[in-house]
Amino acid sequence: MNNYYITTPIYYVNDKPHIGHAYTSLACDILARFKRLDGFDVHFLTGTDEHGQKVEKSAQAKNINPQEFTDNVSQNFRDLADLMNFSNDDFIRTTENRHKQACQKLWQELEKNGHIYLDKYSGWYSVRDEAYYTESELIDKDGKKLAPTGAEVEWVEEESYFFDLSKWQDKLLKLYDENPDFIAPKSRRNEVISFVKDGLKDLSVSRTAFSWGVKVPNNDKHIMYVWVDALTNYLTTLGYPDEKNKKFEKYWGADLHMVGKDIIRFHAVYWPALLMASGLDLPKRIFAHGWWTNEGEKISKSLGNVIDPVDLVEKYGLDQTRYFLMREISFGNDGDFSRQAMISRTNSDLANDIGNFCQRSLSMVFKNCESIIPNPNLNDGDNEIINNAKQCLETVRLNLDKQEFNKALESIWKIVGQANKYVDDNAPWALKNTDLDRMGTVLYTCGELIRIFGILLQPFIPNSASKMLDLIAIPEEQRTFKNINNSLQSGVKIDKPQVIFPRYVEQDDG
RNA sequence: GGCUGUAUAGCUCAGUUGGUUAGAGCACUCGCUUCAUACGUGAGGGGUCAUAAGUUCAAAUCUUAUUACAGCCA
Repeated sequence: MNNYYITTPIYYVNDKPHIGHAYTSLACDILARFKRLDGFDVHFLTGTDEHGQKVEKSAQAKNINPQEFTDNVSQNFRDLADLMNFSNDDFIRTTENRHKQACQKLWQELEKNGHIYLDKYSGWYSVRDEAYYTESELIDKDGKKLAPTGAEVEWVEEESYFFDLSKWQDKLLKLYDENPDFIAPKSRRNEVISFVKDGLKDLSVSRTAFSWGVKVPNNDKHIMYVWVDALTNYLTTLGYPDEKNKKFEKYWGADLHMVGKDIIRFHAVYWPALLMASGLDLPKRIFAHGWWTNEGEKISKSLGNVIDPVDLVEKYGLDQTRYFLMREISFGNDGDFSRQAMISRTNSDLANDIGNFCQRSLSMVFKNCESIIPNPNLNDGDNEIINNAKQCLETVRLNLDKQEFNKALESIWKIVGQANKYVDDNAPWALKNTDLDRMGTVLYTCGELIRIFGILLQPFIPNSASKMLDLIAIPEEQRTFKNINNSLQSGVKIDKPQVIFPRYVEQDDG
């Protein structure tokens, strides 16, 4: 019952990992971690898309075989996962045997059910985009025909298999209608619906112009179209085609396919159609998030303003980067990365608000309570703020079920603000001279708040959250959400508090 | 060209079914505090809610038009 299967798209290995990849996977990582702490059995999948003509050509250019090439570049994405502390349970590569088997089985099912037929395809083909364009879509530039994306096109006539997508229009519209949350956010849902309403053409699902791909069963001339190959990865990881195996039974259909807004159509139109045609269950939800701009400008290779997650982590810190990406903008919208905003989040929210709260409370415990968490005598006010903090879990849970990461963090920080006010109102430094028992209770309450904040923040900023919990000596097994209603134990000795979120200080180089 | 959205404080945005003086964070000004990472806290200034017309006892919220921007499609 309590299973949760979440996926990132598989990333095309020909690209270098950038902030967009990190962002998609980060969102999934937070949801995966949250669900695990909330008692779910989680399967979190990411991976790399390694086929296609571009990969074949890149490998040729380097004079190595494509497999060797993808072995190398795929590693960049596994490195990114390590760097960003992603907790994926599997990392799929489309060049793996298990994946080829899955693709071929899915194909056979489609064929068996009569949804695939062989025909001829002719049209303007772009190698770069791996897509066909109609005459009317092309742009004329200096007498040369170019794809709308600016890529070169060539007239190609080839034999191709087709998937009868046109027959699925009504069923898809019914699906969207009956499941209002199937596509999120709303704006993307509208787009997809209007796209489907405009009418669907059968989809060319094989290629003969190159060979680096999954072979079509019983016809070696053809390899599968990129999206049939790529989308199937969501099944591969669960052991498909063995539908009787435990993983498949447990996790399929996926609870959430997280995608960037550029590939919503493949996930919200083609994928459900392919699944329905092959008799498989459908995923429950597709969420398309927005894109980042850099200091207000669109990010593009030609502008040279691509943001490398490695740079961010090195410069601002891992959890600072994770926090910023999730806190700064509402998920689903585009967002702007600016140096100033990044620094402001790092210093205001992390260093000042929560970091300093931990530091000011625990320093007093360290200096005035012989480093021992005091015995409390809680009054209504103390209990109130502790309960507010505990109840925050429910808010965060509701927010995350809708992928509202920024609201979740906002609700935690609201309590952090209350916590700092609590310290000011109760002024334990004054109680030091007048009422040691009361001082102890106030400091205990602060410790309890640190415990709750630490537990709540684990999905977002796992390293820092675990440092927070370490500071007050919370045992590993008492850090799940079930434990949030426990109480901080008195009499436990703590170490000298360490700064968790250092302030970011401007470097001379600007 | 068609469709769908967006337009609210200097900046980034929230504003549920129309209902009292339009909210938050950052930035700014002034007070308080000194435990803490020069950190915290309180108060304050700042908005003709894109423009115009309309519906209504009442509009940031509904309708229409215009302008700007974004996305999707062609």
